[in-house]
Amino acid sequence: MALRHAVLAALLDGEYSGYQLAKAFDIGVANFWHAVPQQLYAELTKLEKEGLVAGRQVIQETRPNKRVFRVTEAGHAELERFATDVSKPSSIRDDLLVKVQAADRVDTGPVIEQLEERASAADGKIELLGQVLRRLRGDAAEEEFLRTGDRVGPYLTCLRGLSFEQEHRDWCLRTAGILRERQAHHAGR
Amino acid sequence: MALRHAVLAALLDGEYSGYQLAKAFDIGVANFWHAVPQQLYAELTKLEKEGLVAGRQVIQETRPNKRVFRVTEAGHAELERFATDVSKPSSIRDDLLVKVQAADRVDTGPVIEQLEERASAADGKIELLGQVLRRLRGDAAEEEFLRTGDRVGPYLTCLRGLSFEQEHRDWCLRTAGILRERQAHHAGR
DNA sequence: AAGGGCATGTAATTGGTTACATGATTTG
DNA sequence: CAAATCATGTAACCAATTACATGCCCTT
Repeated sequence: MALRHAVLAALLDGEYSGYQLAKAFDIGVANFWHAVPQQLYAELTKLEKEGLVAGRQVIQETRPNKRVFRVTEAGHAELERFATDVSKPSSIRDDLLVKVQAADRVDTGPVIEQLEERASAADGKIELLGQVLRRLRGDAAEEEFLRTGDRVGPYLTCLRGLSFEQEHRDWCLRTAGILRERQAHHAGR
Repeated sequence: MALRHAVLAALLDGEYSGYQLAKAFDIGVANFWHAVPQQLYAELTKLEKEGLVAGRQVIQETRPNKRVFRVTEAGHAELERFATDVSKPSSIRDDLLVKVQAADRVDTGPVIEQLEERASAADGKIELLGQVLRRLRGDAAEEEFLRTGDRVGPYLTCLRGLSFEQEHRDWCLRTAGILRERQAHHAGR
C-alpha cells in the first residue's frame, strides 16, 4: 500500500486540498504513481483518521470552501520508516505494448496509428515536464540546483519522468516506422 | 482488464502451461505487464471457460502432468478487436521514486543504498534482455530482422524493455551520486 | 444558457496481492 | 538430505477502476 506514501510525499511541498492534490499528481507524482481523484479523497480521509495528516478548513468567498492537509509528525515518521523498507521492483503496464507484442498476428493499421498518437502525447508531456523543471530550479543552472537547491526530490523524479517520456516517444516512432515498412512490403507480395 | 490480452499475446508464441507462462511473463511480458503465477492460472481458467484459449493435457513421466494452452479462433478475434480499442496511458509505479520524492525530508542513507541495488538489478536485466534479443533474431542483424523477420512483436517490446532498464540504471546511479554529494556537504556544515 | 473549473464524495465492481496448501522429482 | 524446480491451485484481503451524484461560480 504505497499510495498513502505517495500522498505523504506529495504533501511535503505544502498544504493541498484533495482537488489540488489531484492536479499535483497529474503533473508530478504521476511520473511514478498514478491515482484518480476518488482515490485521493479516500486516502486523505484514512490518513487523517490515522493522524498522519491534519486537515483544516479554508473558507473561500468566490469558490467552494475546501479542506487542506499537511503532514503531521507521525506522518513524517511514517515516511521515514517507509524509506527504509525494501522497495518492490518497479512495474509498468501499458496496453499499447500488449498490442505491439501481438502486432505481427493482428491488423497493424490501428496499432501504428496509436503509436503515433502516443508519440505526440509524449511530446506534450515532455514540454510540460520541461516547464516544471524550469520552475522548480528557478534561476539556477541544473547542476548548481542539484548540488545546493532545496527540495531536489521532486526535481529528481521529474527528471526520471522526462527521460521516460523521451524514450517512450522515440520507441513509438521507431516502432511505428518499422511496422509501416513491413506493411508496405507485405502489400507488395 | 488487459491481463487477458497480455496472456493471449504471450500464447501467440506457442503452447504454454500456466507454469511456463509464468516464466515467459518474467522475462518478456513483464516489460509491460507484470503478473504473478496465481493470476495467470486464474486467467487461463477464465479464458478457457470463455473459449478464447483451449487447453490440452500433456502426460509426463518424469515430471508432474500439465495442461498446455493455445489461442483459439475466438481468442484471435478478441485480440484483433482489442488492438483497435483506444489504449489507456501507460502507467508506472515505483516505490523507490516515492522515496526519492521525499528524499530531502527523510534520511537519505537507505534511499541511496536502494538506488544502487536497483542499478545493479537493472544491469542484470539488461544483460538478460540482450540475450533474449539475440535469441529472437537468430543470425540476422537487427535491422535485417526488423525488416523481414517473423514475430517482430516480442522483439519490439523487448527493445522497449531494454531501453527502459538502461535509463532506469543511469538515473539510479546519477541520483545516488547527487544524494551522496549533498549528504557529504551537509555533514561538513 | 451552456460549458468548464472548483470542490467532494458514495457505491458497486473488478483486479491484484499475500498467505497458504500440496506433492512429486531433480540437482548439488 | 536439503534446496530448487515443476506443477497447480484456494481463500482472504486490499487496492483500483468506473459509474454515479451534487452544487456553486465564472466565462463565453
